[in-house]
Amino acid sequence: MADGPTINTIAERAGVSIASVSRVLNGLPTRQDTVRKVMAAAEELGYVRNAVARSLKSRRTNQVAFAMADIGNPVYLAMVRQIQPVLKAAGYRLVLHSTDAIAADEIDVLHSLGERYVDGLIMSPLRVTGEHLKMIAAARAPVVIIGSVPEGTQVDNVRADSRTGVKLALDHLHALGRRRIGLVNGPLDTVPGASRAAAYAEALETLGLPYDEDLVEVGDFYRAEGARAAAALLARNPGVDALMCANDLIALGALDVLRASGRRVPQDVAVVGMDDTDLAAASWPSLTSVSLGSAERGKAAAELLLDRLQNGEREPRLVTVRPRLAVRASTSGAEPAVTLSRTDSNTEGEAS
Amino acid sequence: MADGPTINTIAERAGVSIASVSRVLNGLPTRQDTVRKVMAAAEELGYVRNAVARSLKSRRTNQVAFAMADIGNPVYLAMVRQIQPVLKAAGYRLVLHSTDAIAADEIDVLHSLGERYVDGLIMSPLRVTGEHLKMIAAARAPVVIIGSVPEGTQVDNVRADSRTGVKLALDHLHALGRRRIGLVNGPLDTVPGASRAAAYAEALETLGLPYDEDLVEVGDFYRAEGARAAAALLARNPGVDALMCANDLIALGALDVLRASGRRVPQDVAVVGMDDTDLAAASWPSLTSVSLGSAERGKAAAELLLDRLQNGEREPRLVTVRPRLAVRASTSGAEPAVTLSRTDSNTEGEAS
DNA sequence: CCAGCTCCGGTAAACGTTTACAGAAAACGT
DNA sequence: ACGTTTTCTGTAAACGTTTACCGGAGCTGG
Repeated sequence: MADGPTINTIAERAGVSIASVSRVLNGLPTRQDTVRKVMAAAEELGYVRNAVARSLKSRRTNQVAFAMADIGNPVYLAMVRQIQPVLKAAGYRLVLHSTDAIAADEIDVLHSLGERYVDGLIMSPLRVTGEHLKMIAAARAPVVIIGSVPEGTQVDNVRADSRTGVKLALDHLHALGRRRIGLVNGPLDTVPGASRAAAYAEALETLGLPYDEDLVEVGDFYRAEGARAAAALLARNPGVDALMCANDLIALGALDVLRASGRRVPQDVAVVGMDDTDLAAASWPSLTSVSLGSAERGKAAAELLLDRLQNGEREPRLVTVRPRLAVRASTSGAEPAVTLSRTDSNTEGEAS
Repeated sequence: MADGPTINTIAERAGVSIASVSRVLNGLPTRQDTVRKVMAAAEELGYVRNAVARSLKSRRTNQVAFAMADIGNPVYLAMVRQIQPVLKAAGYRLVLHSTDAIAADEIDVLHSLGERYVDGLIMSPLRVTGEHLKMIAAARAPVVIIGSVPEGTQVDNVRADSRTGVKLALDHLHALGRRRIGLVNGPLDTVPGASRAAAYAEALETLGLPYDEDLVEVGDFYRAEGARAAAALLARNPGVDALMCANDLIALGALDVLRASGRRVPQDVAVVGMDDTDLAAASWPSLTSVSLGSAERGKAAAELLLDRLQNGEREPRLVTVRPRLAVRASTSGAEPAVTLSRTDSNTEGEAS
């Protein structure tokens, strides 16, 4: 781990100036003779260009950061999975930040952009405060936000459309003849919680179904909390024939409870999850789930950022990803064929 | 996004030299008066220290890389989940590399260590070639390898013990009275595939059960392949009463097939997975799985690396993580209580 | 044989920090 | 008041690149 060779070492060894070395290494026009000498010296010395020095001079780090609430979350994971290859193909490295859903941490990430250790940032904040907006406006590097920001915010933005997503799910349930559709939601003070509550009410209205607040239970976005909330809802309202769950984990919790209470899914109660994570396909019965396009959002965000890194000053863009409904056994009753596409599993080599 | 202020800007504004500015910013002893002036100027200008320049001078980047085969893999994911907070607490950023299980890409990562864009690397190679070993020996920054390396390799190393893991599973199945235990494995030319095959044979011998090659089927580490392999094994060998699967995805595929063929799990056939990923708890019936301690391995690797970054020259260490058996319904038949610990789910906020 | 070109390569400055060194200023003792 | 010690600050070099600029070498044409 001794100090590696620099262009100076090479220059000496090859008997040329460091400028020539740099030129050769960067493929700038140079006499063949010089090229050979430099290449030979570089080869012998095992030279590798120092990325830090290069970044200092060039003012580019070839790194991009992605800040999410929690790496453990399958939703963000799906995003990373898409972001990484896009960036890699363009020659960027990915720096990961897990903010643990703490607003202060997010602000911190935004602030540290000033350190210029990355060329740009993709961020998916849990909620967007005034402080966020101020920092985004003042950011010293391009930022792409995944998630809603107030109208008129000058920033590249990728959104899901959970309103339409919920509507898709409720239409589906309605078409299956379900009329007492409960909502098991997460906290109302989060962006997703709030928007799903609103979308639920709206969709019911469109369908001509009455809004009954007994059919709504607020828990949190975890399996255990989902189970608790679903149990409470069922106890209060035994006649419910479908459960719309604000995410897949909640839905898994609901499945646990329904199973324990001896109800059949979907015959007695149909269940719909949200986010369409890997877990939805793995559960039994497999879970019908609204995909809000985490993967597409990640990809779109990465592409927006790359474009911005090349184009500097263009108008901020807004990309909205269309939701899809992945129908599975928890509503339709029919299990999909056993053969699954390879893409929803992935390499599972594991070193021992 | 105009050029930000540098210590020169501050020095000018505060009427002191850049050396003083640097000292104040680094908390070195300085006259109170000077401190005040510098702080005021820095504040007014919204100064943020340039990480690249600092790195160049200090020869430290405060970044660490983690190279894995595939971010989509729950096993690596569990590692990232542990590595990230450890590094973060120590003031390091995490740079992610997904090598897509391509050896050349892994070599590339090792090579790029010479660029010094990170202070160290944690790598979990799918298989370890001579080229790997050469690069590791020549690496210009500390490396920690997750996975087996040949005896005597001078490198910090964290290993799982899949031999004991398989033994745990087979003992468990044997204790439940199962005698015709099949193995659904992944490719034999991968480290995990090979070691699991060997461990299976060994465990059978210890238990006094005959090794029957009809009971072994090789597929790949995906759900669909797992299903195919399990189907082949069952067709050839209808009397099998337990399936040891080389990972959880294979096990899920096996569950699909068993269900489709009308066999009850675990009454007719017990199933054990491996890696104990989130999917194991989510599936139905929930999957008994051998945990090879991905989380612990990640944590151990991060800690080894940090220690090495501080201690420079100490002897390489080997940490072996003990496997555990997570018994669930696919062998015991009893579903766990509905309430799950919060830790196996995680925040699922999601911006829309 | 020389003006005018082109082509190369070297010198040096710059990117934004940190830090060794030395000199200035302040504090102290006698 | 002076030497000595202590504390502080400024100058300049260094980290390893890239690149603007300039001068020298080699050609061409007249």
